Amino acid sequence: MVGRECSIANALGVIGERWTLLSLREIMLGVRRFDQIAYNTGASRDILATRLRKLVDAGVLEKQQYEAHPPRYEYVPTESGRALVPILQGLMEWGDRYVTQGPPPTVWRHVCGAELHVRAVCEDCGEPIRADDLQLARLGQVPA
Amino acid sequence: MVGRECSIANALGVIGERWTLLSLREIMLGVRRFDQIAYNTGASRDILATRLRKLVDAGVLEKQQYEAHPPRYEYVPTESGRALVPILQGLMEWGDRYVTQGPPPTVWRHVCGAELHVRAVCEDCGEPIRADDLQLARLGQVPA
DNA sequence: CTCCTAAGTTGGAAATTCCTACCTACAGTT
DNA sequence: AACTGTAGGTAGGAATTTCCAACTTAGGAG
Repeated sequence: MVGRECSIANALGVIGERWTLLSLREIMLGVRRFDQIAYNTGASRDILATRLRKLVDAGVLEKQQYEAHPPRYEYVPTESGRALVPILQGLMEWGDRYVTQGPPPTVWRHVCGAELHVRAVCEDCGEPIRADDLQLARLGQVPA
Repeated sequence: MVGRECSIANALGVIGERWTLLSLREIMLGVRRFDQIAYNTGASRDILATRLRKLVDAGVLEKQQYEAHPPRYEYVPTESGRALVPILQGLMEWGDRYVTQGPPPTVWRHVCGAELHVRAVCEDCGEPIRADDLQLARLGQVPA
């Protein structure tokens, strides 16, 4: 029930529930209001409210008032939320390649002008990261 | 209930359920047998069996016999499974930075010798990908 | 006054997950 | 032959989560 001490598990504790990443996708697309996020993801409203509250509590999103009368709020990403963009992009490209039938439904362009494809590289040497090029330096433990 | 046509949603349809990414983490760590994956993740055995079967059906894992009498199997990643490594690494580093209290529980080393930190760059220009440097070229539609 | 919008909340039904125990097949030991 | 142990599950019922539709709140528009 506890499992290995691990930052993947900790990350999924914040963003690993159903609808959470899809809601973040909408927010990254610029859709920042409750009703539209609910409609575009397909999440039911009660679950969406719970997820958004959790993301705000975890510091991934901020609730900003965009209208005073009546009070209305929108959800904007914090630094930690923006740091998820490459992960979402990676998931999207993995889905494009291995799951989605037909052409990619969504395509981004980078400021450099090219159609965006993300590549994960080692921060030090700049070489692409491949499964075989890694070795463990320290491993989180599994509680007894 | 349907939501936007989107490869993130499609990807999460395969790897988005609880325990799936943690099981893949164990497999990437080299833990490839049922009992150990169950123990190290904390997943219950029936759910784990369901998840592993789904990953095999989706072509993310392969079941390989490693012993004939009695028949015993282990789960090994396919190409599509290995392609998830940078995503897992990205999730781990996001967790290290924004969620985990204290030092990173797990640390990897790259073949170049450095402690591994992943950086997402544009495949064309090589520049890091930041949330502000993207623009939409095409957007998946939400069914009416 | 009535209707409309945005952002939720509520309550009960439906689906999923969790937990424990059990099963199968075989090996090794006594 | 009878026990004991191991790997990889399956079965059944309880506990938890999710889903859905309707309701609420707070104001604006006609």
